[in-house]
Amino acid sequence: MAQKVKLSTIAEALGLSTATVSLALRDSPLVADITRERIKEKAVELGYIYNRRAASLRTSRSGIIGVVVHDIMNPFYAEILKAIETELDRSRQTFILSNHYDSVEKQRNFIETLLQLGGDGVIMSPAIGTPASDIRLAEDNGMPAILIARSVPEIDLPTFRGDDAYGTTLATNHLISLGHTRIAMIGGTDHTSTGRDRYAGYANAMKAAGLELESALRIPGPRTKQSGFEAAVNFLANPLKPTAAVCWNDLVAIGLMNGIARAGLVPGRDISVTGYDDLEEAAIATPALTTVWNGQSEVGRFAARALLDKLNGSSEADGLHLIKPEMRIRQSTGPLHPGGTR
Amino acid sequence: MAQKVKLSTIAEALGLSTATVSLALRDSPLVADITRERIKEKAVELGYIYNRRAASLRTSRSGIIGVVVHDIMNPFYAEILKAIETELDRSRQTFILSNHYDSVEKQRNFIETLLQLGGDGVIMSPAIGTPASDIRLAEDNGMPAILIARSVPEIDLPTFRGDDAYGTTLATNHLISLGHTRIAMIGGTDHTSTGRDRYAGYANAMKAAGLELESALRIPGPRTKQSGFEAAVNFLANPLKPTAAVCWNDLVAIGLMNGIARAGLVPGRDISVTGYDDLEEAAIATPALTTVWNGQSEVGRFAARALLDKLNGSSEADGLHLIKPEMRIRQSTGPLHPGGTR
DNA sequence: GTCAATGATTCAAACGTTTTAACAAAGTAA
DNA sequence: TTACTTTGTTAAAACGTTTGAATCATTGAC
Repeated sequence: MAQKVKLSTIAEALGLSTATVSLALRDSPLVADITRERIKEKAVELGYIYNRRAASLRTSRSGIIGVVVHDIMNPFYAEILKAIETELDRSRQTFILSNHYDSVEKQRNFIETLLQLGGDGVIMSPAIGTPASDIRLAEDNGMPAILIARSVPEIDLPTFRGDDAYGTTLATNHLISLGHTRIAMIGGTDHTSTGRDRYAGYANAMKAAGLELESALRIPGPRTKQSGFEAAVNFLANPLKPTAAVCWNDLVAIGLMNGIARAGLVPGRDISVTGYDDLEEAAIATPALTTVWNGQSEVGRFAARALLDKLNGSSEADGLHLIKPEMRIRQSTGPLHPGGTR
Repeated sequence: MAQKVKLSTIAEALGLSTATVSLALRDSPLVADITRERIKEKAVELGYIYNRRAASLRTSRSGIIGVVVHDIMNPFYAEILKAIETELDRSRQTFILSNHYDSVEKQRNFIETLLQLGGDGVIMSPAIGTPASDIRLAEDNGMPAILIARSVPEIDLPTFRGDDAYGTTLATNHLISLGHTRIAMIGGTDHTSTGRDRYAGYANAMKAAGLELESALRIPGPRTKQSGFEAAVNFLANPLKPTAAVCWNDLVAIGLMNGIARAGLVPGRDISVTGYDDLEEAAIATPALTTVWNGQSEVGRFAARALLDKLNGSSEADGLHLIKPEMRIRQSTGPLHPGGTR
């Protein structure tokens, strides 16, 4: 490797001071146009590489933003992350991604690393059980945080997520409007705020329509295809003979449809199924899945903007911001057959 | 935010010099045990945060490693990235992930950013059309690079990937052994070395079995579910009436199976389909997908180790390292029906 | 012909670490 | 006692940038 090229290398080559070179490269109006030109040419010629660590040491802005979620490979986060990436790219910030796999410890490690690197801010989907102190660690050290997907008790920072209760209400109402009355809810847990909200949305819609809320129709479970697939047995053997299912997410729904098909029934005709998230996969499933678009891209976009705003000292948007979900009606739901298979 | 705590804050609080504090925190044997204890306690008490930028300015080791692939959300990279994460975590390196979406420009931007941040090294799955100069940019500035998944012409760096030609040969031979003769190859492109290798493996197996190599049976395309789904039309309408398909990867295969199912045929009985990669999803697809395990976890692990070795100045492992793939036989392939649906 | 204003450039002090060489104090050997 | 080690600590210079204040020419106004 050749000798490192730095500001002073350029300065010496041109008989100028590093101050001038520094200003010129950042297009300061303080330096004469002709000088700026010469400097920029020289910089390219010598293959100068800006040293951000040195700069940030002086300016205390690193241009680094951290993003930590449960699992970046999880398709649920795909759109959120993509939206964040687009927003941050636009303002030339580098972003560092990390998984916490719902380990509070791994999450704290990440926050500490980010602080060490002088991160300007952090966007996080907090791990289950995140203590308020971990968030304050970031804030107290001058690294503002934005929350997505989940809230943290005692923390009142800008928080963005889909309106889960409203979303499952949409799905349930859709099924009710098709004539279904015995509607199950499949997958998910009551241990997260998301879980409780989604169930509440379903329950409210049922009650509003004057339908019975049967606890046997609630089949909780992991949020995976596998789990949906396995739930099919339970669902089909249910003595209440449900004709429709509101699923926790698209993965569960697709798994359930596979299970139903395996049993010789046709999803969308014999049994109506709704998903949640509107993953890319939903549209190409067989049958194409009726689902609820969760507003992930909006969540990502808003979260990134809120952070950038905060960094620029402008408006605060503390508190919860709910994105309104929308129905995506496809072929996995259909009218109740009066004298149908079941 | 309280006043920033730095080495000198601790030093003053204890009537010591920053030198001693610095050494103590890094467990140098130069400082007395009792002093070290006092220093460490004070550091915790004051909430000291190590400033890596300042340190790296002095040491020129940042502890940052860059990883850039086509699309980190693509499940193909999931296992590779997980393996890299595990390896790098172990040696306390922070890693910065980025997508290049096969844009050479975006990739170069990332390399430049990484250089600016003082990255210690980079692991990359190079974008299609990556010029050798972009790789040299990294190397020439003291940032060693390791390649995964793809090679770059004229570049002889440690490169890790699956043996693609061998893998598609395995898949093709499997179909041939089931009696199929009209076997299509679906998805992918000839613009990458991977693409050419996979096709070569298929072509060689066909020729070795004395089968005709029809160009109409090559249906290239993007490497997504969507693309596989769309290819089904083309595949089913093909005048050569192929009975089996070697797909570029699992995503294409699953998309194709969905498309085949949509047309009323049964994948695994009417049409045999093989995937490639053995994603988690392959095992729970309907029908379960016969595929080729690509050795991704090995690729990630070896690549990370090779980089760490290089950073520690130890052995060089320049050149290509091929991981041997293995067949995973499931239900999406079956014997040719002599008087089958087609 | 002095003074002030303007424009371009530079000085020098930071930013928070690490590290080499030097130093002081105390112990050891003669 | 002196000379030499050993042990623990520190002074000070570096790393490469930014920035407020200072400098130095020019030019214009009176």
